[in-house]
Amino acid sequence: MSKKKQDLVDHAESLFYNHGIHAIGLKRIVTEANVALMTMYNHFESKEDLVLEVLKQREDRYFDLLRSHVNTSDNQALAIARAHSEWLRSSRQNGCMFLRAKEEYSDPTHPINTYVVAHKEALLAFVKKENFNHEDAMRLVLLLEGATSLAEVVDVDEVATQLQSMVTTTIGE
Amino acid sequence: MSKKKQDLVDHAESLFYNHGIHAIGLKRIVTEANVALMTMYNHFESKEDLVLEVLKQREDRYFDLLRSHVNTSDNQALAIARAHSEWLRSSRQNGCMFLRAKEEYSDPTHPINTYVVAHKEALLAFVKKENFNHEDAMRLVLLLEGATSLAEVVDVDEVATQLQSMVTTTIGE
DNA sequence: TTAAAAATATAATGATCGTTCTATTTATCA
DNA sequence: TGATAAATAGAACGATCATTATATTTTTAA
Repeated sequence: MSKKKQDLVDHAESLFYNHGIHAIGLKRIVTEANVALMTMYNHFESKEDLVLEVLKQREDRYFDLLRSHVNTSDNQALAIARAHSEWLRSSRQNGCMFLRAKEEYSDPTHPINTYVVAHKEALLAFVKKENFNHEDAMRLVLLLEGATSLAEVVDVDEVATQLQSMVTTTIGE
Repeated sequence: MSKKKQDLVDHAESLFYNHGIHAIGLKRIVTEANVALMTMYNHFESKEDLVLEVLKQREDRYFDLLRSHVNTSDNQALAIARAHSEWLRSSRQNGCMFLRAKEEYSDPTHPINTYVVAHKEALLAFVKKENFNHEDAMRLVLLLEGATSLAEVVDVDEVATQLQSMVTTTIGE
């Protein structure tokens, strides 16, 4: 991935996350990324294509973070809760970018929509892989999503504390 | 509220919820509501003003639903969970419209942003009023928000079942 | 029936949208 | 150095955006 292309993805992710996809024009992205508009169309077929690349890179970063915590802990539920807390703390509190992308492209046949659904199914599969049954996996993800939302209106550290506490008492080890 | 004005609010709410605020133009709203564009500007100062009215009416409906359940139950936590489940089941699964509006207008000084923050604070206050301490109120709202998000990718009935189960075991009676 | 109010159709504003085209410049590397 | 590739600036496309102006019609009530 060339430096210019990566600059585009990084600035697009930040702007999309802070303001939404429809709210941000390509001109704003290329300007802040110090890239020509034609360079963007040289690297991506369309705005939708850029959105998908943003989601793909964000997904990779999220699962890498989960894996790094799970691999160095013997309490997998708590490890996931701690990783998610770290994820929340590391960015502005503006909700889950994947769900927000899905909400903006609510047509279930749209590539962005199907990508997000697959991402959340991958998250459930990730949890199940750590020896949680279907019900516990659902409950754990519900707690993660709840923390993401609540952190939009309540101090993220307080939310993280409650999340880890609830995960410990709710999810069977 | 005149019939035309109410038609505008109803169609705006549906379109905003399904596609997002920035994604929907006023022309689309007035066309589907069978109202002239100038009639919309006769009733509302701007698109932002229309959005605020949509949120206000939606908030009234939500709290009315919560109250009706709480007033006819002696288990207030479960009553709130059941009311929220009914709320989720009664519409498309596209997340929390309040948080989504806040995410689209992420400037903390924007009227839409401050309205949503006040709404979530009102929700926390509503829960506390039912004899829950600060910590339990936060936990209950975290579960509600988690259910709203999870229902976007998992069958809403299954989510509602887990929500009520988790509330029962998590929130002190 | 008549006066006031509400709603209408249409067009224009200036701005921005995603996308495409052309032509020129810069960077890479043999 | 010279050839190839990457990035650039700038304009144009048709479309849509929120908003305002004008003028006409419809509805409501006295």
